[in-house]
Amino acid sequence: MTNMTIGEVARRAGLQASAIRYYEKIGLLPKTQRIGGQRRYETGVLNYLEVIDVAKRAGFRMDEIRHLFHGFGKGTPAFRRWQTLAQRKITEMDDLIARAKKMKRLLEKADRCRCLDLEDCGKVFLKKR
Amino acid sequence: MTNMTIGEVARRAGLQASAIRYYEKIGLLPKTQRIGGQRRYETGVLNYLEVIDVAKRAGFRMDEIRHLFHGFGKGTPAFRRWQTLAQRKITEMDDLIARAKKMKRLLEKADRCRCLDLEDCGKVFLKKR
DNA sequence: CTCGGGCTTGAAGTGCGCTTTAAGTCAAAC
DNA sequence: GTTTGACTTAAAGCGCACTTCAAGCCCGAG
Repeated sequence: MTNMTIGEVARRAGLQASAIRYYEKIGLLPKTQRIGGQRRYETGVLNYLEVIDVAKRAGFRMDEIRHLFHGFGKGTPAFRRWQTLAQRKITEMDDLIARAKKMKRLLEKADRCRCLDLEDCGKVFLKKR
Repeated sequence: MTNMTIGEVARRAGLQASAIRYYEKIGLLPKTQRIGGQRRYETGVLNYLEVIDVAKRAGFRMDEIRHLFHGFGKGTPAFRRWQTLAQRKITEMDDLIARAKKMKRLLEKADRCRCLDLEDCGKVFLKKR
């Protein structure tokens, strides 16, 4: 379906129309054509919104996502910019995994301590390590 | 070093004292002993703060982290609660990975299109898919 | 004994990512 | 022609996770 209204796009993308207007406002979506003052979209915008959604879920902030599409370094193709950001996220993920393992060990220890609420957990964790 | 002041804990944990007070306020950290009205901490609090940090970085919200330590289901050991939350996060991650792959494909397509800024990206994505 | 630095509190402020509100436009249905 | 309902805008509001502020306390150095 082409020439969708904002409401239809919102319904299809599973988000609120206000979010789409917000994305346009902050420059994350290009200004689309208007018919009688109303926004009209082609189906491709759904791909675009999905990319935004995935990037968000991957932990990118809005300004990072904007950078992904039209950041500094105009000569750099979109894919290279994506690689740069993705690489940084991968590093963060590796770090997270290492720390998560430590977290798991600590929680297992807490479990062995039969630590059932924060007061008890506090006693365990607040003692010397 | 035992009986650390809040400033020392903050410095060691790499966060601000105000954050530690905030965590205590929302029940994420147990109320610790006071000397002359001032908070004093044992080194174990650093482990505790690291667990909180990792959980945050894994995408848990504060109320989820609180639940992790002293949530409903008092009889459930900490480790079981952790497993429940972790399992949910893993599901989210799997979903994210699938969507991220799709994102990558779309961005590769955009790259092949020599799409250099948002206006161009918009044209690519806004056309029929 | 006074000064300085780090601590205390509650309350207000901040930035992000939207959502809600208020007032109005537009086009199709009746 | 009026009503209906989805749309428009700018501006204000919201929830989260803190940070900053204002006013004051405590304690060791000089």
